[in-house]
Amino acid sequence: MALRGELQTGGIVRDGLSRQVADQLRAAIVEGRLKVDDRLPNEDGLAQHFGVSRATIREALKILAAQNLIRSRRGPAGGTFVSRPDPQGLGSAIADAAMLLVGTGDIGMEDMLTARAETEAVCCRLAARARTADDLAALRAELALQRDPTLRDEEFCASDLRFHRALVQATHNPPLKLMMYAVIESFIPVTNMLIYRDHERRLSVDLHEAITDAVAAGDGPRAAELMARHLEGMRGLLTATLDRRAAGPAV
Amino acid sequence: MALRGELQTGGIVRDGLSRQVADQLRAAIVEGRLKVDDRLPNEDGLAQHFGVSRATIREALKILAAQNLIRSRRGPAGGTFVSRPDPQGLGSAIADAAMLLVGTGDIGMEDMLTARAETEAVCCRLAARARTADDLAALRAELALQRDPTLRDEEFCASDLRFHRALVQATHNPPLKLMMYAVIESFIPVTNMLIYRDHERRLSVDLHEAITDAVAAGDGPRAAELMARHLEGMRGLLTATLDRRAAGPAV
DNA sequence: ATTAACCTATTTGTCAGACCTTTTAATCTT
DNA sequence: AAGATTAAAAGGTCTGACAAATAGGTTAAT
Repeated sequence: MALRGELQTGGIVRDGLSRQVADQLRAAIVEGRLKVDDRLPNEDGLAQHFGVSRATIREALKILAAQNLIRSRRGPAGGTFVSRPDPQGLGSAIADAAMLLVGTGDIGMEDMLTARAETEAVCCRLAARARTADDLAALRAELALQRDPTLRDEEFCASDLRFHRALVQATHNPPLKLMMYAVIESFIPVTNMLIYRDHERRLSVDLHEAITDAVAAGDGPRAAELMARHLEGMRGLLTATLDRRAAGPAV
Repeated sequence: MALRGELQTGGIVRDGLSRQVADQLRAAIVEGRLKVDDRLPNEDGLAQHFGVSRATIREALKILAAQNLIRSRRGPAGGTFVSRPDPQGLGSAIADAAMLLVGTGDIGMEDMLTARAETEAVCCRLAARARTADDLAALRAELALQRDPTLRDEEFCASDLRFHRALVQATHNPPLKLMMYAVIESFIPVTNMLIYRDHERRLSVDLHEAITDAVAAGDGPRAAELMARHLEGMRGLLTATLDRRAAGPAV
């Protein structure tokens, strides 16, 4: 068996049998004693193994499930299994948390635009080297959409998001993709919300197109420079918007 | 009350009253209906409100607690409270998951070094502009440690980690810090483990020192270039190590 | 023989109620 | 007024039961 079973019950234990069980199971997973798709003992078995009640085991399993480490199914062939870690799930968790940090003001607009400019410039450079024909097609498909002047703002922002997603994808670099989830799923929506009210679409699309061309040509530095200019323009819009709001509290 | 209460109980619901409760509470938090440090009703109250048992409520709360959205304390003045989202907790979650992704081979060494080189170069550029005297002191403290030739490999790696952490800190850019958690807490330890067996410490420290000096001088481009060279050197070590292992399966 | 319907065992999901432990605050004692 | 005692509130755990889903085997009908 790949599980150990000593829970601290006396001494300086800060409450939490379920936490301790979760920690032990997590350790078993990250240390490889439990491999992907391994099946854990059923809940009664775990309860017996750890010497706690089934309710406690279930709380522990919920913790691990919330961290995308395990999944459960009912039925005879069911049970609890170690999950393959998926960047998707992790990404949305990052995005959620980043959204909260923005909401509480722990992350400011200025810094966000700086981080976007720098990291997306990196993506441009790498994409220029690694992009495939499919990547370029995906980028251009979004450009075509964005040229449509009848597109609603909402749809435009969604397309913008997909454009940046495709750009990250074009780097074909998994760890970078992981890091960029925070930008793509959280920072971009937030910045767009504040900025695209000013209908600066055309300028934006022109820059997107220039970036795509540079990526297509394999000219990383130029693509990066264009992206930096793009974000610099947004920074200008931001300060303008804030000034206007500060001056006239209209409507 | 900031909570709604309609749970789907019939139809195409894929199991999970506890999941639904957690989702509703999470929504209330991210949409701001529940603010930081707000106190939720007690578990019996929540059970009544959602029309489920207390066990189900507890499982839901464990899910949210695992995502660092709430915390609980016992006693009369206790209860369940909305947590201030902390980058720390999120960072370790990212690091855990990234570690797993590395373990399963979903993330390769080559790509990791590329991502490190690019993103840490970004940090160099920003740090050169924003670093304070304290930041420089922290960087130089680690350098002094690393000069000690009697330092064990383990300690050296820990100091290296702190150096890079301090570099990120010196950017004073919260969103970037958030993104760099994956690099700092996961990618760096993994790369170090594979590479510092070859005792290339001196070269490494020299580059670290040059980077620090460039950051101190406010010369971002030079710091970034040095960092890129540093990582390029590690890439060379990596291929050498792999070649040697492929050739001689010694010991 | 093949298919459809049914049963059954296994496993997670939920419930109800009880008791334990921790913590705070009010009360009592000195 | 200071300290000790106690009661109440809240989360933490346990127990035992039942509900629901599901894979697999069994039976009945075609």
